[in-house]
Amino acid sequence: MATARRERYRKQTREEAKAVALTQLAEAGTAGISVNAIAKAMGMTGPALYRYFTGRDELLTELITDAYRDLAEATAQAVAEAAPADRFRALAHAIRDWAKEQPDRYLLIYGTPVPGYQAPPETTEIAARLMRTILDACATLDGAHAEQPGEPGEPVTDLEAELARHLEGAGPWAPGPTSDGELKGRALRTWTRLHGVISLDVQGQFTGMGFDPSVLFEAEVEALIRGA
Amino acid sequence: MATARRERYRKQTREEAKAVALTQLAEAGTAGISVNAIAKAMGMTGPALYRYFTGRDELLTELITDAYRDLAEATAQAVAEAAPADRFRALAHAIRDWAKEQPDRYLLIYGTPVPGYQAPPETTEIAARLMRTILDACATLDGAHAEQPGEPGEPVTDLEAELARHLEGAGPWAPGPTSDGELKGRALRTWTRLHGVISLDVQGQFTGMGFDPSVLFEAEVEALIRGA
DNA sequence: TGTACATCAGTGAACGCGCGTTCACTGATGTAC
DNA sequence: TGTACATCAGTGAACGCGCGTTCACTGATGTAC
Repeated sequence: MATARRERYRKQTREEAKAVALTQLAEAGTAGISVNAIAKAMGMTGPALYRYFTGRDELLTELITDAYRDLAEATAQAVAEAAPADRFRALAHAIRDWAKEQPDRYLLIYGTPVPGYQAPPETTEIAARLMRTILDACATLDGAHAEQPGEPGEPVTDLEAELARHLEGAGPWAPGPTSDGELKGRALRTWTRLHGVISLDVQGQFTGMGFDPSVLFEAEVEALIRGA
Repeated sequence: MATARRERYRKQTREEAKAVALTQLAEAGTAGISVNAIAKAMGMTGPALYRYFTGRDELLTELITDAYRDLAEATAQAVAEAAPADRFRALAHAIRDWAKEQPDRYLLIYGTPVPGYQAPPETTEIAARLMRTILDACATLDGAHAEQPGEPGEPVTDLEAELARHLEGAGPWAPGPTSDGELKGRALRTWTRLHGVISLDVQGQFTGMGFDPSVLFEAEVEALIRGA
């Protein structure tokens, strides 16, 4: 079947189009991603791209799902490669490193939603993969803070306990029995805290404040570990 | 001077234009803000708006600075009205309430930056006002956690101490001598943690996860108070 | 190996659309004597 | 109070531009006998 050559070429062209789209995303944001401009950058005319994508929306969807997958895989791999005691730290740094290396892709999935664009249901599923990795990493923290008062792994604040209770049985995003509310609370806090520092950093909100965001990030990671 | 009537009418028209722009922002994002469309919605033709704004960029700038000012004022007022012991909680809830009431304005200032748009220097100055309010609120937390081990108000983690040291004398964003690195660290953590929960919430990233974001928010606020 | 046909990639013209912005102009509103 | 002039708000036509998308068409690449 010589048609395999055609297949391969198709994939290759699609990838090239997406790569060009990413540079446009970096230069002019989501609104700057233009079918015609991509085609021109690839040395073809606009309509030609309709052989590879049904339209602009499909291209956007692909960029988004790709980003989710990439981030999830990079993070999962970093965690898997780390020594058990370093898993949580590896998770945090993998997410931040990925975001700092490709800020536009991070903002594409965790930034202001594209107006009028409705994410397909598969997106949620892929997004859940990162959440599972976070949950797993949080699970490695059990009892790591024995020097702290109270039972290890137990909530310290009333409201932390309430959050844990609130999360019992919540969501399909936790693997297995999904009953451990305390673990899910830790995972959520991890997610939101890391995102807080990373997103403000990546958006340039720290510029001119005269400090190194990574120092703040490290402190937050340590606080998460301590407060586990 | 009957020209005062004209002046008043001018201000009024400007405000109306900005109000329409905000509805467009809500419906179609930053890219959806269109001079011609605003004019049409006001019952006039496009070019008429150039009597009130030099162009689209000035309108955008005005929207952004307005949002910064609004948020800063609402927050400062809420803090001022609260009993001393409730100041920090008042701060946190004021920010979140404002963001939940007008998500698009929150994302306009703390979301993905508008591509190609360069914020004027005055913006940074207005943004610093909220930071000062946060700093003040954090200062009210001193010694509030005496039941915790260690000296009150002292860093618990090595990296927290390092952050405090790193922030000594950093930035013009702290009032007065700006020497209290520990306080600045607390303020930064407050900012990033609140933003983490608020932004993901406002962007709809929690939808379908089956829990109430406000419970998570309360837990984070309490954790900040405890870890002060 | 050679021919007849089907499949696919890419072109170029055209569609309607909305954008920001300029310009010369008309009327209304204010000011000065 | 009335008239002559200046200021300002808003119109309508026009500018060039780029967008996503469709359509009929040309050539090249593959397939079947």
